[in-house]
Amino acid sequence: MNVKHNKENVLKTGLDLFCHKGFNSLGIDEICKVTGMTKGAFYNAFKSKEQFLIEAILLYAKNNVNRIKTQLQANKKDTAYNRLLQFYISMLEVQPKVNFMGCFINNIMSELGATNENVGIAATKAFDEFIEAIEPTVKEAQRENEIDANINARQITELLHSTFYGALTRAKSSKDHQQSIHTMNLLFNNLKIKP
Amino acid sequence: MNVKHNKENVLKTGLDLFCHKGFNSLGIDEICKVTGMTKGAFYNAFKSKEQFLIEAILLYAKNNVNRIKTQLQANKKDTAYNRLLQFYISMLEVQPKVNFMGCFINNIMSELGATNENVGIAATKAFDEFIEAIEPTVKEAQRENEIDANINARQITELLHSTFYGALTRAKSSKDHQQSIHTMNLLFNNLKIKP
DNA sequence: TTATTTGTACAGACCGTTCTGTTTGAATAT
DNA sequence: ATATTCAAACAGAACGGTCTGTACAAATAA
Repeated sequence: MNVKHNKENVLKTGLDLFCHKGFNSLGIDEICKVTGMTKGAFYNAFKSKEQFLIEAILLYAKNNVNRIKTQLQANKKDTAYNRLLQFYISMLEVQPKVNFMGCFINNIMSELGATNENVGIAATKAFDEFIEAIEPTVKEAQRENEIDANINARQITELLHSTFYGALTRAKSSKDHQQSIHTMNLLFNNLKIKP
Repeated sequence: MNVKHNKENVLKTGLDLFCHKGFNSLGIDEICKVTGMTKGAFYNAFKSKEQFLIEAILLYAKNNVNRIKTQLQANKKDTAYNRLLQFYISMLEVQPKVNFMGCFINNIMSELGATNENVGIAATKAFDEFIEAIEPTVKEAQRENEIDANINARQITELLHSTFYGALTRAKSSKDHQQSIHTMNLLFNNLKIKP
Protein backbone atom coordinates (compact mmCIF):
# COMPACT_ATOMS: atom_id res chain seq x y z
CA MET A 1 0.00 0.00 0.00
CA ASN A 2 1.35 3.39 -0.94
CA VAL A 3 2.03 5.95 1.74
CA LYS A 4 1.83 9.65 1.13
CA HIS A 5 4.91 11.42 2.42
CA ASN A 6 5.31 14.98 3.56
CA LYS A 7 8.56 16.25 2.07
CA GLU A 8 9.16 18.80 4.81
CA ASN A 9 8.70 16.18 7.52
CA VAL A 10 11.08 13.83 5.75
CA LEU A 11 13.63 16.61 5.44
CA LYS A 12 13.24 17.45 9.10
CA THR A 13 13.89 13.85 10.11
CA GLY A 14 16.83 13.53 7.71
CA LEU A 15 18.26 16.79 9.02
CA ASP A 16 18.13 15.47 12.55
CA LEU A 17 19.96 12.32 11.47
CA PHE A 18 22.58 14.33 9.58
CA CYS A 19 23.10 16.49 12.67
CA HIS A 20 23.97 13.50 14.79
CA LYS A 21 25.83 11.31 12.29
CA GLY A 22 27.25 13.60 9.62
CA PHE A 23 26.98 13.03 5.90
CA ASN A 24 29.14 10.02 5.12
CA SER A 25 28.04 8.00 8.12
CA LEU A 26 24.37 8.28 7.26
CA GLY A 27 23.01 6.06 4.51
CA ILE A 28 19.88 6.41 2.42
CA ASP A 29 18.72 3.11 3.89
CA GLU A 30 18.67 4.60 7.37
CA ILE A 31 16.88 7.73 6.23
CA CYS A 32 14.25 5.53 4.59
CA LYS A 33 13.97 3.27 7.60
CA VAL A 34 13.43 6.15 10.04
CA THR A 35 11.07 8.11 7.82
CA GLY A 36 9.15 5.02 6.75
CA MET A 37 9.96 5.71 3.12
CA THR A 38 11.12 3.32 0.48
CA LYS A 39 13.98 4.04 -1.88
CA GLY A 40 11.52 4.61 -4.68
CA ALA A 41 9.77 7.30 -2.73
CA PHE A 42 13.04 8.86 -1.68
CA TYR A 43 14.46 9.10 -5.16
CA ASN A 44 11.17 10.36 -6.49
CA ALA A 45 11.26 13.23 -4.04
CA PHE A 46 15.01 13.96 -4.12
CA LYS A 47 17.45 13.94 -7.01
CA SER A 48 20.35 12.58 -4.97
CA LYS A 49 21.77 12.28 -1.49
CA GLU A 50 23.76 15.47 -2.10
CA GLN A 51 20.62 17.34 -3.13
CA PHE A 52 18.85 16.02 -0.04
CA LEU A 53 21.69 17.36 2.08
CA ILE A 54 21.54 20.77 0.43
CA GLU A 55 17.80 20.99 1.02
CA ALA A 56 18.41 19.99 4.64
CA ILE A 57 20.98 22.80 4.93
CA LEU A 58 18.45 25.29 3.60
CA LEU A 59 15.84 24.10 6.08
CA TYR A 60 18.31 24.25 8.95
CA ALA A 61 19.36 27.76 7.96
CA LYS A 62 15.78 28.98 7.75
CA ASN A 63 14.74 27.49 11.08
CA ASN A 64 17.79 28.76 12.90
CA VAL A 65 17.77 32.26 11.48
CA ASN A 66 14.26 32.54 12.89
CA ARG A 67 15.30 31.03 16.20
CA ILE A 68 18.30 33.36 16.44
CA LYS A 69 16.22 36.47 15.78
CA THR A 70 13.52 35.41 18.22
CA GLN A 71 15.98 34.53 20.95
CA LEU A 72 17.99 37.73 20.56
CA GLN A 73 14.86 39.87 20.61
CA ALA A 74 13.52 38.21 23.77
CA ASN A 75 14.28 39.52 27.28
CA LYS A 76 14.42 43.06 26.01
CA LYS A 77 14.74 44.24 29.59
CA ASP A 78 18.26 42.83 29.49
CA THR A 79 21.06 44.57 27.58
CA ALA A 80 21.98 43.49 24.05
CA TYR A 81 25.39 42.44 25.31
CA ASN A 82 23.87 40.13 27.92
CA ARG A 83 21.41 38.69 25.43
CA LEU A 84 24.25 37.90 23.04
CA LEU A 85 26.28 36.26 25.75
CA GLN A 86 23.33 34.25 26.99
CA PHE A 87 22.53 33.22 23.42
CA TYR A 88 25.92 31.57 22.95
CA ILE A 89 26.16 30.13 26.44
CA SER A 90 22.76 28.48 26.15
CA MET A 91 23.78 26.74 22.93
CA LEU A 92 26.84 25.36 24.66
CA GLU A 93 24.91 24.33 27.74
CA VAL A 94 22.55 22.19 25.72
CA GLN A 95 25.34 20.10 24.19
CA PRO A 96 25.44 17.28 26.78
CA LYS A 97 21.73 16.75 26.18
CA VAL A 98 22.17 16.41 22.42
CA ASN A 99 25.22 14.13 22.47
CA PHE A 100 27.50 17.03 21.58
CA MET A 101 26.20 17.10 18.07
CA GLY A 102 27.28 20.72 17.71
CA CYS A 103 26.03 22.92 14.90
CA PHE A 104 25.03 21.25 11.66
CA ILE A 105 26.55 24.02 9.54
CA ASN A 106 29.88 23.81 11.31
CA ASN A 107 29.88 20.01 10.99
CA ILE A 108 29.09 20.10 7.28
CA MET A 109 31.61 22.86 6.61
CA SER A 110 34.25 20.72 8.22
CA GLU A 111 33.27 17.42 6.59
CA LEU A 112 32.46 18.55 3.06
CA GLY A 113 33.17 22.27 2.80
CA ALA A 114 36.50 21.91 1.06
CA THR A 115 35.73 18.92 -1.17
CA ASN A 116 32.16 19.46 -2.37
CA GLU A 117 31.63 22.82 -4.02
CA ASN A 118 27.83 22.92 -3.96
CA VAL A 119 27.70 21.92 -0.32
CA GLY A 120 30.44 24.40 0.53
CA ILE A 121 28.47 27.20 -1.06
CA ALA A 122 25.23 26.25 0.69
CA ALA A 123 26.93 25.98 4.08
CA THR A 124 28.75 29.29 3.64
CA LYS A 125 25.47 30.96 2.72
CA ALA A 126 23.87 29.57 5.88
CA PHE A 127 26.82 30.85 7.91
CA ASP A 128 26.42 34.31 6.40
CA GLU A 129 22.72 34.32 7.21
CA PHE A 130 23.53 33.54 10.83
CA ILE A 131 26.00 36.41 10.91
CA GLU A 132 23.44 38.76 9.45
CA ALA A 133 20.86 37.65 12.00
CA ILE A 134 23.22 38.26 14.91
CA GLU A 135 24.88 41.47 13.74
CA PRO A 136 21.97 43.84 14.60
CA THR A 137 22.21 42.84 18.24
CA VAL A 138 25.94 43.52 18.21
CA LYS A 139 25.17 46.97 16.80
CA GLU A 140 22.64 47.40 19.59
CA ALA A 141 25.28 46.53 22.18
CA GLN A 142 27.51 49.15 20.59
CA ARG A 143 24.76 51.76 20.87
CA GLU A 144 24.29 50.76 24.49
CA ASN A 145 28.01 51.38 24.94
CA GLU A 146 28.89 47.89 26.12
CA ILE A 147 30.87 47.04 22.99
CA ASP A 148 33.35 49.37 21.28
CA ALA A 149 31.46 51.17 18.50
CA ASN A 150 34.68 51.87 16.61
CA ILE A 151 34.97 48.27 15.52
CA ASN A 152 32.98 47.04 12.55
CA ALA A 153 29.93 45.19 13.89
CA ARG A 154 30.06 42.51 11.24
CA GLN A 155 33.67 41.72 12.04
CA ILE A 156 32.81 41.41 15.71
CA THR A 157 29.99 39.05 14.82
CA GLU A 158 32.34 36.99 12.67
CA LEU A 159 34.70 36.77 15.62
CA LEU A 160 31.95 35.73 18.02
CA HIS A 161 30.61 33.06 15.73
CA SER A 162 33.99 31.67 14.67
CA THR A 163 35.05 31.38 18.28
CA PHE A 164 31.74 29.71 19.08
CA TYR A 165 32.28 27.14 16.31
CA GLY A 166 35.81 26.41 17.43
CA ALA A 167 34.68 26.03 21.02
CA LEU A 168 31.83 23.76 19.91
CA THR A 169 34.19 21.46 18.06
CA ARG A 170 36.46 21.28 21.06
CA ALA A 171 33.49 20.44 23.32
CA LYS A 172 32.37 17.76 20.89
CA SER A 173 35.59 15.86 21.16
CA SER A 174 36.38 16.37 24.84
CA LYS A 175 32.75 15.99 25.94
CA ASP A 176 33.41 19.01 28.09
CA HIS A 177 31.32 22.07 27.40
CA GLN A 178 32.51 23.93 30.51
CA GLN A 179 35.84 24.80 28.94
CA SER A 180 34.01 26.14 25.90
CA ILE A 181 31.76 28.23 28.11
CA HIS A 182 34.85 29.70 29.76
CA THR A 183 36.25 30.50 26.35
CA MET A 184 33.10 32.33 25.23
CA ASN A 185 32.92 34.20 28.54
CA LEU A 186 36.52 35.28 28.19
CA LEU A 187 35.91 36.57 24.67
CA PHE A 188 32.82 38.51 25.76
CA ASN A 189 34.64 39.91 28.76
CA ASN A 190 37.39 41.15 26.51
CA LEU A 191 35.03 42.79 24.08
CA LYS A 192 33.20 44.61 26.85
CA ILE A 193 34.02 48.25 27.35
CA LYS A 194 35.50 48.72 30.81
CA PRO A 195 33.70 51.39 32.83
CA MET B 1 58.11 -10.37 -3.77
CA ASN B 2 57.86 -9.08 -0.25
CA VAL B 3 58.63 -5.45 0.45
CA LYS B 4 59.81 -4.19 3.79
CA HIS B 5 57.77 -1.19 4.80
CA ASN B 6 58.74 1.60 7.13
CA LYS B 7 55.82 2.05 9.47
CA GLU B 8 56.55 5.71 10.15
CA ASN B 9 56.68 6.50 6.44
CA VAL B 10 53.41 4.69 5.85
CA LEU B 11 51.83 6.60 8.71
CA LYS B 12 53.15 9.85 7.33
CA THR B 13 51.62 9.15 3.93
CA GLY B 14 48.33 8.01 5.43
CA LEU B 15 48.26 11.08 7.63
CA ASP B 16 48.61 13.29 4.59
CA LEU B 17 45.73 11.48 2.90
CA PHE B 18 43.57 11.75 6.03
CA CYS B 19 44.31 15.47 6.18
CA HIS B 20 42.95 16.06 2.72
CA LYS B 21 40.08 13.56 2.61
CA GLY B 22 38.98 12.96 6.19
CA PHE B 23 38.37 9.55 7.71
CA ASN B 24 35.28 8.18 6.02
CA SER B 25 36.23 9.28 2.53
CA LEU B 26 39.59 7.55 2.63
CA GLY B 27 39.70 3.79 2.05
CA ILE B 28 42.35 1.25 3.00
CA ASP B 29 42.76 0.44 -0.68
CA GLU B 30 43.85 3.97 -1.41
CA ILE B 31 46.27 4.01 1.51
CA CYS B 32 47.76 0.77 0.21
CA LYS B 33 47.93 2.03 -3.34
CA VAL B 34 49.71 5.25 -2.42
CA THR B 35 52.12 3.66 0.04
CA GLY B 36 52.79 0.64 -2.18
CA MET B 37 51.55 -1.69 0.54
CA THR B 38 49.23 -4.60 0.17
CA LYS B 39 46.33 -5.32 2.49
CA GLY B 40 48.21 -8.15 4.13
CA ALA B 41 51.07 -5.85 4.98
CA PHE B 42 48.70 -3.15 6.16
CA TYR B 43 46.72 -5.39 8.48
CA ASN B 44 49.89 -6.96 9.73
CA ALA B 45 51.20 -3.55 10.74
CA PHE B 46 47.92 -2.04 11.97
CA LYS B 47 45.11 -3.60 13.92
CA SER B 48 42.35 -1.65 12.18
CA LYS B 49 41.61 1.50 10.25
CA GLU B 50 40.66 3.17 13.53
CA GLN B 51 43.97 2.20 15.10
CA PHE B 52 45.77 3.50 12.05
CA LEU B 53 43.95 6.80 12.47
CA ILE B 54 44.86 7.03 16.12
CA GLU B 55 48.53 6.42 15.37
CA ALA B 56 48.30 9.07 12.67
CA ILE B 57 46.85 11.48 15.23
CA LEU B 58 49.74 10.76 17.60
CA LEU B 59 52.25 11.37 14.81
CA TYR B 60 50.53 14.59 13.78
CA ALA B 61 50.48 15.80 17.37
CA LYS B 62 54.15 15.03 17.88
CA ASN B 63 55.26 16.71 14.66
CA ASN B 64 53.17 19.79 15.22
CA VAL B 65 54.03 20.29 18.87
CA ASN B 66 57.63 20.45 17.72
CA ARG B 67 56.79 22.75 14.84
CA ILE B 68 54.79 25.05 17.13
CA LYS B 69 57.58 25.30 19.69
CA THR B 70 60.18 25.93 17.02
CA GLN B 71 58.12 28.53 15.23
CA LEU B 72 57.19 30.38 18.41
CA GLN B 73 60.80 30.42 19.61
CA ALA B 74 62.07 31.77 16.30
CA ASN B 75 62.42 35.51 15.58
CA LYS B 76 63.19 36.22 19.20
CA LYS B 77 63.93 39.81 18.27
CA ASP B 78 60.17 40.18 17.76
CA THR B 79 57.78 40.37 20.72
CA ALA B 80 55.94 37.27 21.93
CA TYR B 81 52.67 38.91 20.97
CA ASN B 82 53.81 39.46 17.40
CA ARG B 83 55.19 35.94 17.15
CA LEU B 84 51.87 34.51 18.29
CA LEU B 85 49.93 36.61 15.82
CA GLN B 86 52.27 35.72 12.98
CA PHE B 87 52.05 32.05 13.95
CA TYR B 88 48.29 31.97 13.45
CA ILE B 89 48.23 34.24 10.41
CA SER B 90 50.81 32.12 8.62
CA MET B 91 48.72 28.98 9.13
CA LEU B 92 45.75 30.74 7.59
CA GLU B 93 47.77 32.15 4.72
CA VAL B 94 48.91 28.73 3.65
CA GLN B 95 45.37 27.38 3.26
CA PRO B 96 44.84 28.18 -0.43
CA LYS B 97 48.03 26.26 -1.20
CA VAL B 98 46.84 23.14 0.64
CA ASN B 99 43.29 23.07 -0.71
CA PHE B 100 41.92 24.47 2.54
CA MET B 101 42.54 21.19 4.31
CA GLY B 102 42.62 22.99 7.65
CA CYS B 103 43.99 21.33 10.76
CA PHE B 104 43.82 17.55 10.97
CA ILE B 105 42.91 17.62 14.66
CA ASN B 106 40.05 20.04 14.11
CA ASN B 107 38.79 17.97 11.17
CA ILE B 108 38.87 14.73 13.12
CA MET B 109 37.28 16.30 16.20
CA SER B 110 34.43 17.43 14.02
CA GLU B 111 34.01 14.23 12.01
CA LEU B 112 34.47 11.62 14.74
CA GLY B 113 34.95 13.39 18.05
CA ALA B 114 31.42 12.89 19.30
CA THR B 115 30.77 9.39 17.92
CA ASN B 116 34.05 7.53 18.40
CA GLU B 117 35.32 7.62 21.95
CA ASN B 118 38.89 6.49 21.35
CA VAL B 119 39.36 8.94 18.52
CA GLY B 120 37.77 11.70 20.57
CA ILE B 121 40.21 11.09 23.40
CA ALA B 122 43.22 11.03 21.09
CA ALA B 123 42.17 14.21 19.32
CA THR B 124 41.46 16.00 22.60
CA LYS B 125 44.87 14.98 23.88
CA ALA B 126 46.48 16.40 20.76
CA PHE B 127 44.52 19.61 21.21
CA ASP B 128 45.72 19.90 24.82
CA GLU B 129 49.30 19.37 23.73
CA PHE B 130 48.96 22.23 21.26
CA ILE B 131 47.58 24.45 23.99
CA GLU B 132 50.47 23.54 26.27
CA ALA B 133 52.97 24.28 23.51
CA ILE B 134 51.49 27.71 22.83
CA GLU B 135 50.76 28.81 26.40
CA PRO B 136 54.38 29.68 27.36
CA THR B 137 54.50 32.28 24.60
CA VAL B 138 51.23 33.78 25.83
CA LYS B 139 52.80 34.01 29.28
CA GLU B 140 55.79 35.68 27.68
CA ALA B 141 53.52 38.24 26.03
CA GLN B 142 52.01 38.90 29.44
CA ARG B 143 55.45 39.47 30.93
CA GLU B 144 56.22 41.80 28.05
CA ASN B 145 53.05 43.68 28.98
CA GLU B 146 51.32 43.29 25.65
CA ILE B 147 48.63 40.95 27.00
CA ASP B 148 46.78 41.46 30.28
CA ALA B 149 48.60 39.44 32.95
CA ASN B 150 45.49 39.23 35.12
CA ILE B 151 43.87 36.74 32.79
CA ASN B 152 44.80 33.08 33.05
CA ALA B 153 47.28 32.33 30.26
CA ARG B 154 45.83 28.93 29.53
CA GLN B 155 42.36 30.37 29.07
CA ILE B 156 43.73 32.94 26.68
CA THR B 157 45.43 30.19 24.72
CA GLU B 158 42.20 28.20 24.62
CA LEU B 159 40.47 31.27 23.24
CA LEU B 160 43.13 31.85 20.60
CA HIS B 161 43.10 28.28 19.43
CA SER B 162 39.33 27.85 19.45
CA THR B 163 38.90 31.01 17.42
CA PHE B 164 41.59 29.80 15.05
CA TYR B 165 39.77 26.49 14.54
CA GLY B 166 36.44 28.19 13.97
CA ALA B 167 38.02 30.58 11.49
CA LEU B 168 39.75 27.68 9.74
CA THR B 169 36.49 25.83 9.27
CA ARG B 170 34.85 28.92 7.90
CA ALA B 171 37.74 29.44 5.46
CA LYS B 172 37.50 25.82 4.37
CA SER B 173 33.93 26.18 3.24
CA SER B 174 34.03 29.69 1.80
CA LYS B 175 37.47 29.24 0.25
CA ASP B 176 38.21 32.65 1.68
CA HIS B 177 41.01 32.86 4.19
CA GLN B 178 41.06 36.66 4.23
CA GLN B 179 37.96 36.87 6.40
CA SER B 180 39.55 34.42 8.82
CA ILE B 181 42.72 36.50 8.93
CA HIS B 182 40.62 39.55 9.79
CA THR B 183 38.95 37.58 12.56
CA MET B 184 42.25 36.54 14.11
CA ASN B 185 43.61 40.06 13.79
CA LEU B 186 40.56 41.45 15.53
CA LEU B 187 40.92 38.99 18.38
CA PHE B 188 44.59 39.80 18.83
CA ASN B 189 43.91 43.50 18.69
CA ASN B 190 41.33 43.13 21.40
CA LEU B 191 43.62 41.15 23.66
CA LYS B 192 46.39 43.71 23.31
CA ILE B 193 46.87 46.10 26.17
CA LYS B 194 46.27 49.64 24.93
CA PRO B 195 49.15 52.00 25.72
C1' DT C 1 63.26 -25.95 10.80
C1' DT C 2 60.32 -22.55 12.66
C1' DA C 3 58.43 -17.94 13.05
C1' DT C 4 57.20 -13.87 10.90
C1' DT C 5 55.78 -11.02 7.14
C1' DT C 6 53.66 -10.29 2.66
C1' DG C 7 50.55 -10.98 -1.50
C1' DT C 8 46.16 -12.04 -3.12
C1' DA C 9 41.82 -13.65 -3.27
C1' DC C 10 37.80 -13.42 -0.98
C1' DA C 11 33.92 -12.72 2.40
C1' DG C 12 30.16 -10.19 3.44
C1' DA C 13 28.11 -5.97 4.63
C1' DC C 14 26.85 -1.67 2.79
C1' DC C 15 26.88 2.19 -0.54
C1' DG C 16 24.08 5.38 -3.79
C1' DT C 17 21.37 4.76 -7.58
C1' DT C 18 18.27 2.73 -11.17
C1' DC C 19 14.98 -0.33 -12.57
C1' DT C 20 10.18 -2.20 -13.56
C1' DG C 21 5.87 -2.40 -12.27
C1' DT C 22 1.96 -0.85 -9.15
C1' DT C 23 -1.00 2.31 -6.84
C1' DT C 24 -3.33 6.51 -6.71
C1' DG C 25 -6.12 10.40 -7.53
C1' DA C 26 -7.24 14.07 -10.42
C1' DA C 27 -8.46 15.49 -15.13
C1' DT C 28 -11.04 14.47 -19.10
C1' DA C 29 -14.53 12.28 -21.96
C1' DT C 30 -18.75 9.97 -22.37
C1' DA D 1 -22.96 10.40 -13.00
C1' DT D 2 -19.86 7.22 -14.80
C1' DA D 3 -15.97 5.54 -17.44
C1' DT D 4 -11.35 6.35 -19.29
C1' DT D 5 -6.88 8.30 -19.41
C1' DC D 6 -2.64 9.73 -17.58
C1' DA D 7 1.03 11.46 -14.88
C1' DA D 8 2.94 11.56 -10.51
C1' DA D 9 4.13 8.98 -6.40
C1' DC D 10 5.41 4.78 -4.48
C1' DA D 11 7.29 -0.11 -3.65
C1' DG D 12 11.06 -2.77 -3.38
C1' DA D 13 14.11 -5.85 -5.90
C1' DA D 14 18.33 -5.53 -8.22
C1' DC D 15 22.72 -3.33 -9.87
C1' DG D 16 27.45 -2.26 -9.95
C1' DG D 17 30.61 -0.77 -7.03
C1' DT D 18 33.14 0.11 -2.52
C1' DC D 19 33.97 -0.80 2.11
C1' DT D 20 36.72 -3.09 6.09
C1' DG D 21 38.50 -7.04 7.43
C1' DT D 22 40.03 -12.22 6.93
C1' DA D 23 42.09 -16.61 5.11
C1' DC D 24 45.73 -18.75 3.66
C1' DA D 25 49.57 -19.82 0.84
C1' DA D 26 53.99 -18.09 -0.63
C1' DA D 27 58.09 -15.80 0.57
C1' DT D 28 61.42 -14.42 3.67
C1' DA D 29 64.02 -14.27 8.10
C1' DA D 30 65.58 -16.47 12.31
